[in-house]
Amino acid sequence: MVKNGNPVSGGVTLQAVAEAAGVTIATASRSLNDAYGVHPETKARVQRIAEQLHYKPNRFARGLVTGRSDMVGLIVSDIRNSYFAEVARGVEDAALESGRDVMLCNSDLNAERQMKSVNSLLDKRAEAIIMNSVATLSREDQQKIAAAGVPIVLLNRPGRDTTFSTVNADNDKGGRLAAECLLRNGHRKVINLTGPKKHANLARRSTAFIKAMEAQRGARVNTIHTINTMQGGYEAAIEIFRNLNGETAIATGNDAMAFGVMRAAIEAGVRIPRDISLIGFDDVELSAMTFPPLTTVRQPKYEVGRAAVEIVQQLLTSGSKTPIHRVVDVELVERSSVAKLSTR
Amino acid sequence: MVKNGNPVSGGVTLQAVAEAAGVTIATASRSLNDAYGVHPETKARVQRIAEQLHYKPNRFARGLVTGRSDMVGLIVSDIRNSYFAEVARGVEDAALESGRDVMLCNSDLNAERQMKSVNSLLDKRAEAIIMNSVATLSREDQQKIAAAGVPIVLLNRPGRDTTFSTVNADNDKGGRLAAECLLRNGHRKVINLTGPKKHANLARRSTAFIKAMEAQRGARVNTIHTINTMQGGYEAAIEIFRNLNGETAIATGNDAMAFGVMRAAIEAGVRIPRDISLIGFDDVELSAMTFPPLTTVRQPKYEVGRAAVEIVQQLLTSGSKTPIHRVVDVELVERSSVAKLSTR
DNA sequence: TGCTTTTTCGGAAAGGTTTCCGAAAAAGGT
DNA sequence: ACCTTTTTCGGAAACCTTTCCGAAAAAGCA
Repeated sequence: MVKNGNPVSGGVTLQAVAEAAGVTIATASRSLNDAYGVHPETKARVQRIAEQLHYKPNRFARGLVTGRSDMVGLIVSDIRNSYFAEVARGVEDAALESGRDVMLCNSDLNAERQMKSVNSLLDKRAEAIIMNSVATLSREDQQKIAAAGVPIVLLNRPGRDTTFSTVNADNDKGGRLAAECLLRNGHRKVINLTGPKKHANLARRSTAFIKAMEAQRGARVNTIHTINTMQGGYEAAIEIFRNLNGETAIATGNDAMAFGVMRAAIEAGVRIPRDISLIGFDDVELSAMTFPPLTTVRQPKYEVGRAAVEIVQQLLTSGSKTPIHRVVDVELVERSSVAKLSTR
Repeated sequence: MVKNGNPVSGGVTLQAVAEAAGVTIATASRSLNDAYGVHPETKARVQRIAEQLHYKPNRFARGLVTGRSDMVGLIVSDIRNSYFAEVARGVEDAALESGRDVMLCNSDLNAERQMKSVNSLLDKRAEAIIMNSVATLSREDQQKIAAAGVPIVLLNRPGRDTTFSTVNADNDKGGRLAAECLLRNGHRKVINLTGPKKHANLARRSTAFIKAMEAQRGARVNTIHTINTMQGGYEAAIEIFRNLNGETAIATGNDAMAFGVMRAAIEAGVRIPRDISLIGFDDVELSAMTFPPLTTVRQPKYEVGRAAVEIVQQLLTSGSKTPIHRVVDVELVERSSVAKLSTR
């Protein structure tokens, strides 16, 4: 089954470079890890020889003694979701900088598959696990994960979990930003189209939006709950356009719903932003490519990924077990879907 | 630095289950790997005890002797590209089924970063590497990769490489499908908007398209080369609309270019498909969401990913070194951007 | 020069599996 | 009952590192 020479390693061993350098594997190891207590000259010599011989340490052997794998796990519900693709890229870049590789798993928000992934990652000694959500998991599964002893950081979970680290976008600020944008453009009577009440992120955006709007005298916001998808936005918007009553703008809880509103608008013959303004939340890839391009609150997905591994890094170097929470900044990106309200 | 008890493993060792079962680690190992030569009864007993003790083999130790890591590497230019996200999902699903995890790397088509990823994956004993492209790499880097001894499968490389396995979409059929669609709808004088000549995939689509079109008597195709991006399509389309000369349809080499055409059409006041029909190639996520939804040739991205790991599986079990090539089927998805040409 | 401190390096253990080889035990055959 | 074959299992080597401990060598100091 094995081709030639070195059965498994397929490579030159530490033993070989030690011999070539005329030292023992102990000092060879120390030289290459450039540890204290080896003469600069011999260290240099060993390193040079290792280079020449194309020596690569066997990670299995190293892992066996150090316990480190130089890998982190990333579990997302579906990498095809552009949000997670963006996050994943952030994770990968940051991980690379800290010399680690990332193992990617998709969970589909399915508890069984997720636990399978977690176990596999733990098996392979992932040094930390960054995961999408833990909401679908049973209490005992969650405890099992917490007990695994590796840092866990949760993406996009609002509030401060007591056992897991988290990184989340600043929903409060985002909601406020959306409101201020509308206000600044003269809108006073607006619709707040949001998702199911139990969706914590959407809920926070919504309440922050309402609060900021109603801080303005005479402003009125009518909030409507629907499914937080394009389809949900579409269906809700059909109703909305049918019963329009002086509202001049719609703010949605995410961009997907905004796209649904756009489609409904085209079909209903209402023009955005001429007849009604529209502002979303997320700034997904599509948002810049719609017609008109969507004004929205940008959620820094890439930075969320980076932040997650920064937390991992901190936890790993400090050895601390107490979770770290980070909220990353959001920003308004103004495109063409909200117009200044002409004074009438 | 270490918390408690078991320094690195953090788990129960094979030794422990062996003792508990009253056998040596040798038979314990055989029992758990359910190898030949152990009495069914003791095998069952060992397995039961291992279960009770929550025994998990130490992958480092196992890897050290077997050389296997149960991981495959995936290198894409950028996971944020929805094409690769889709492929990645296919890879992940198929890998999971074969009991492997996938390590994800982004290369940005940058030779240095790509080699860094390759080396890291090789270090960690990835059993195979599935990668986007190898075109940016120098000859010697390519040889180095080939010499690594693990199966390499290239995504989306047309033609049969002699040293690497490949999986690719059926560009010929795709080009033909596009042509037949246009022909079926009565189009005879059409524009073929494709990318740079050296882009092999686009070139094949283009020639297949032309060939199929011109098989029809009286059909005429005018092919134009541009940059294979949305921007390229946009700019080319501006020119096209300015000099329209009886053409009733545009076929693009990919969807991105088609989107550029759409934008140019809106600005130029030409209506799709009323004034001119449009057909793309790829079927990215956006294609279903444009207005009008784009008729296009669907490239099965997910299946490409699956096919890649199927090749890996074959290569790994057979131990063969000769590359395997797979071309995956494409299909026409008809939406609303091509209209039947009314007989005049 | 003689003694103490520091630097440098080798020996060896430890980490947890898998697997080869041989011995003991069981089974089979006459 | 004896010999041969097969089954079952234990001993031990091998996989390759890192790191602890101690010894030798060098350096520092009086």
